[in-house]
Amino acid sequence: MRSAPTILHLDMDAFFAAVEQASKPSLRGKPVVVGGLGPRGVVSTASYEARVHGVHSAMAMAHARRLAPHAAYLVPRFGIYRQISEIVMALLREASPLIEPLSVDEAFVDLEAGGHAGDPRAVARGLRADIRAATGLTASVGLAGSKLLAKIASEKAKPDGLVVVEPGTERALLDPMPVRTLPGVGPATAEHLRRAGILTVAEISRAGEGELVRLLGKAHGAGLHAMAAGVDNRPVVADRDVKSISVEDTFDTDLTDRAHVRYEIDRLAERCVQRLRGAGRSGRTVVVKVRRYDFSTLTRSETLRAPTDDPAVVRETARRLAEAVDTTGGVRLLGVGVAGLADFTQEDLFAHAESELALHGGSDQGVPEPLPSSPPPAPERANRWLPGHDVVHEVHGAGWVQGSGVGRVTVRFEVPSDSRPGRVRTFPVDDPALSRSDPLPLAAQREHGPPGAPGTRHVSEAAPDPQDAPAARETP
DNA sequence: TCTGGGGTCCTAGTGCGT
DNA sequence: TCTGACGCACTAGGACCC
Repeated sequence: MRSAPTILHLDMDAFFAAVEQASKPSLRGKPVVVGGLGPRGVVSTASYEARVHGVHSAMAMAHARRLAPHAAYLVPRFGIYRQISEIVMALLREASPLIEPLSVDEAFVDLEAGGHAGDPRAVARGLRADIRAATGLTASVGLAGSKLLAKIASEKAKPDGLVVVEPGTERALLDPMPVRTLPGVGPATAEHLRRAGILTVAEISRAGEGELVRLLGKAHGAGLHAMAAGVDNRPVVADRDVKSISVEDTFDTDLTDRAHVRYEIDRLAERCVQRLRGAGRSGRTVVVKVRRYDFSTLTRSETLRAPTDDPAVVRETARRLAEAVDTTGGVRLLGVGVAGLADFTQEDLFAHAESELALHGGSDQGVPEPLPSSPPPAPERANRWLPGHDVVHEVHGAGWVQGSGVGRVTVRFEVPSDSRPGRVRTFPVDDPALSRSDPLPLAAQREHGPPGAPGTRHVSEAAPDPQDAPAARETP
């Protein structure tokens, strides 16, 4: 176990909600909830103002609305989140070449790999300051000798803080924590452990590896026992390879008609192949996922003789797999995925065409078959004006959709650089002067430009250096 | 309260070739 | 020829993460 605190974990604070507040001056300091707005939507991120009311990630939107009826409810704008994420990741790469992004708002950095002679604390402070300057957003950072402890530390640092786990203090930090603190312990494992009388990390250590393996199986049990002792040798790994690509949809109301199920499977297969091709990949295993009315989830998969990125092959395979599932009672979710990914090459195409000919007796591969001749009318779920979306009006300029309904859409005209909330106006939904637009850059983005561009600030190691207490929280 | 979407990893069962 | 052991590939489900 490496003990010097050279592994850094960075987590943007309430990322989606924070971006929305930075983009929309009228929402600053107000409760904001980002997530799916349909009847079956869940919360992706809640701002800290919304969390005060008990709203949190993964909660049903309907529940969130009851807890915080006055919050702003917005759909996610992944485009701008990715833009901001690229700025943050570029700043991390300046600190060290070895970074492992975990998601759009989170990453590990191995500072030792960067050959940094400077104090890791100074690097961490510099990074937080630079991220704030470049994006206007806050990040929390944990510094420790392992990924496990760095992640726990950044969680303790939230919001907008820095926590360093000093060598020798690991057990004191871990021991009293609930088992759920450890990665890999979710509701099911926690319940397993609870039934065995194990509630804290210290109790995992005390139970011994043999007991953990008996309770949870070999890999999970042994891994958890090591983590509870603070042993975590997982390296920071850059450029993890994607292993599967999938798309799925939850329907506002359950599908009960088999023709409709088939129609949706076709659409999902098309979308999946688009993403597969976009990534320049092909895959051998087609997977269909069906969540039934009672939330029971089934998967069916079929491995082809060669990788494919042919929409007709994926569609036909997915159809066949879906047909074999009992959907009596209704379907709330359908998914189509491709696994066993290979790099897309011309050779793959030929190999796959030949093998498919051999397999199916020579259908016209590569020529997409038409969708079912009598597709059931798909319910119109694509609302043109979703709350949070960026719009522009020919007369009033740039703004965002605050709400819509009964033939009207309400728009707030404000831009990220405004210091005060903008004015609100309502239009007919088909007003030709109103159209969707791209997100505007955040105010800080404008000042500092894209990563690497002139004006981008560099990681500063000359930050003030108050003494950090072991595992002490440091806030600005 | 009633549960999204996109992933990864692990385990167990099964079929098959040697 | 039959049988069991073994390894491997595949399939399905579950748990977990953000």
